[in-house]
Amino acid sequence: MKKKKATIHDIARELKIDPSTVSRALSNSSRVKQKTKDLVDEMAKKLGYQPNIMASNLRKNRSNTIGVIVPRISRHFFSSVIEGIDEIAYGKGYNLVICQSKDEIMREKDLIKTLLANQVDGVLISISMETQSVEHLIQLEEKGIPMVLFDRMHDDLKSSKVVIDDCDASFQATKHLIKNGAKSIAHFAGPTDVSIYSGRLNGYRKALEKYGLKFKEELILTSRLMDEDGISCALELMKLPQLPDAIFVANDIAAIAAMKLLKSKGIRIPEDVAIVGFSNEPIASVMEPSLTTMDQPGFDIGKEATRLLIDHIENPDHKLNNQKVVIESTLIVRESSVK
Amino acid sequence: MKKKKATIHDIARELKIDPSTVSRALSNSSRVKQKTKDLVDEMAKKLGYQPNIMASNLRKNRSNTIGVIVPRISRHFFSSVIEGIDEIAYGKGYNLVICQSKDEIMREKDLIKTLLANQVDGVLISISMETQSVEHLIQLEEKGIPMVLFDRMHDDLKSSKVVIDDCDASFQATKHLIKNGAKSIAHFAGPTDVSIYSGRLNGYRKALEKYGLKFKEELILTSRLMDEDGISCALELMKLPQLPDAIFVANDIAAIAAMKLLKSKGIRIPEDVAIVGFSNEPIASVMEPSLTTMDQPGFDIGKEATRLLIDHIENPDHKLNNQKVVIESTLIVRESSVK
DNA sequence: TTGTAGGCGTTATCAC
DNA sequence: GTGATAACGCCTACAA
Repeated sequence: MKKKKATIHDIARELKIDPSTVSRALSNSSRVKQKTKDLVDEMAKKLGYQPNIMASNLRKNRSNTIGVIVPRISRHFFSSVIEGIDEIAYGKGYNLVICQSKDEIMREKDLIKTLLANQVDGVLISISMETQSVEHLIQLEEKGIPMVLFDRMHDDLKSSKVVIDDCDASFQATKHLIKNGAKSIAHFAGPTDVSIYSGRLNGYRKALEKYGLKFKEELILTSRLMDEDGISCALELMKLPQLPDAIFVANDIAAIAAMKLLKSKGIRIPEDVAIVGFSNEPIASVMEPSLTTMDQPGFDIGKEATRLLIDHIENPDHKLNNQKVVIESTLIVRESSVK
Repeated sequence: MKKKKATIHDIARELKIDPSTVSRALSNSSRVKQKTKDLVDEMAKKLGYQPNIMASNLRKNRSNTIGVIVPRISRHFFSSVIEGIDEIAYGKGYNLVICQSKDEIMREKDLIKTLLANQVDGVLISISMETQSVEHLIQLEEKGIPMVLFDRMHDDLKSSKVVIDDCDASFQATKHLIKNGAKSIAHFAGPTDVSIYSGRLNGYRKALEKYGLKFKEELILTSRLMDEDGISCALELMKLPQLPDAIFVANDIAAIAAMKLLKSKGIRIPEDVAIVGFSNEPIASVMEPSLTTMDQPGFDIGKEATRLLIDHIENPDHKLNNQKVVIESTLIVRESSVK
């Protein structure tokens, strides 16, 4: 049943011409007679010919493949990014090899090795949380393999990056709360050694300043922003002599957990406390009340990162490295913040 | 900066031995002296040697790559499936080329062609909704390329399949409602020409029968199970002289829409009407009350499909085709169904 | 416009 | 144990 695949040699033999002519005909070279092309095409169809891309790539020393490494494919943000990547890559004829690091540095290193061995033309990566040293990535850069980072960054890497402006986004979010009458805004912050979270804290501060609200240390609660953190931060808040009238939470997970807790304590949202989250997870729209949040446009980030990467791949001479593209994120206003 | 990669020839030259010996040493052949191996390994490291898998694959006529086609990467179910696929594939040393058909038949055909050209060792696919004729897939089968279908099926294909038992799952769901005191259970069904939905309807009927409830035509509302369908079906239900005391909905999307509508009409869930959905979308746990639903274990489906596929790839002689693996799905009991 | 020849990096099969 | 050689399928100077 498994008949072996036809090659250009088979076509050539049938047509009594040379394989090189077939090769040229198939790649539509201008230096081959139309009639020959027609004959070749016909025979190719007849024999069910499929080009062997591996052979072609070996010869041309490229793979037409982009390697993608994300912490987890099934996280909504990352799967949207992948859709964006696919959108551009498919159009430009690139294949995608997609891998997940599971946020483990060992696995990330291993994946880089595999991608290297597979001669990928470029790499798109959101580095793992465990990644402190980035030698394995510097190695990539040194081999001249273009790389674009998105979402998670590392300062030691010179590659291009695609990010959102966390500071500005948080400024917008906080401003929105103020414009809706908030006088005392708490902030649930993430680990401040992670750049995105320090950015978010900054934006919050700037908004307070600009609109004349006092920054109060006791209203800043720092955690890893998991479910349970949202709950404990909310409990913490309730111990204050005076409950703030708004909270800006640095991600949706913690925001939703906090919301649930506050509701269970009889606190009304948004009447007593207005809440804004960050990321626009799908669940944000389902909550009751629905959660106002900053959109983190994974699809656009993926598209932009891929455009950049393909640019680097196809113009290796351009000194395009070290670019930083900032994707705009917009506030999705829902019920949780509007009194 | 872009120094060209080292090859086994470079190692051989440095060591003044033959490339073939290097090749054998690197693949740890038993017929090469340990000392030589050590020398080779050392030199490989020194030169920063990375094997060129494309060349190796060309020679060995395989790609160590599995092609994956899903309608949309960002749909939660599919991204969980992909995680399952990755779990197994990574362990067995296979690469993944992941593509999305966007539920378009044209794109699906094109992707199959690309995968074929890339010499993938096998294909995992959930066929697009538009796919009526499956000639492009039959072509794959004829070329002897193993394929495993999951989720969405087509009767003309002989390949192995991985599915859940929709009938049994629905039986369990309905039984659960009955055991919790439901006497009159409505069913929001999907298009009954789609196999999964007719299966779900069947399971519902069987449970009614087994536990002595009457099947009533007017309690079956058929739709495409989108948001708006959930709403209109719920409204339909409210026109009945007597509201049923439970609903089994064939997916979570419609279940949640219906729940929201009923709540807005002052109907209490689960006290007045108990609800069970199907699929265990992430939002199901966030709803208030949280939604009881059948888990559709994408991760396990992906793992099993991949195991099967790799089995087929590595044992082409086994006549393993035509297998049908049924993955067990379990009921996730939450608040919406327990009075 | 077409054919010839050589090579991309690896490995299988000889022979020594 | 190791070396020589050919081949995987394709592409591309160069020659004709």
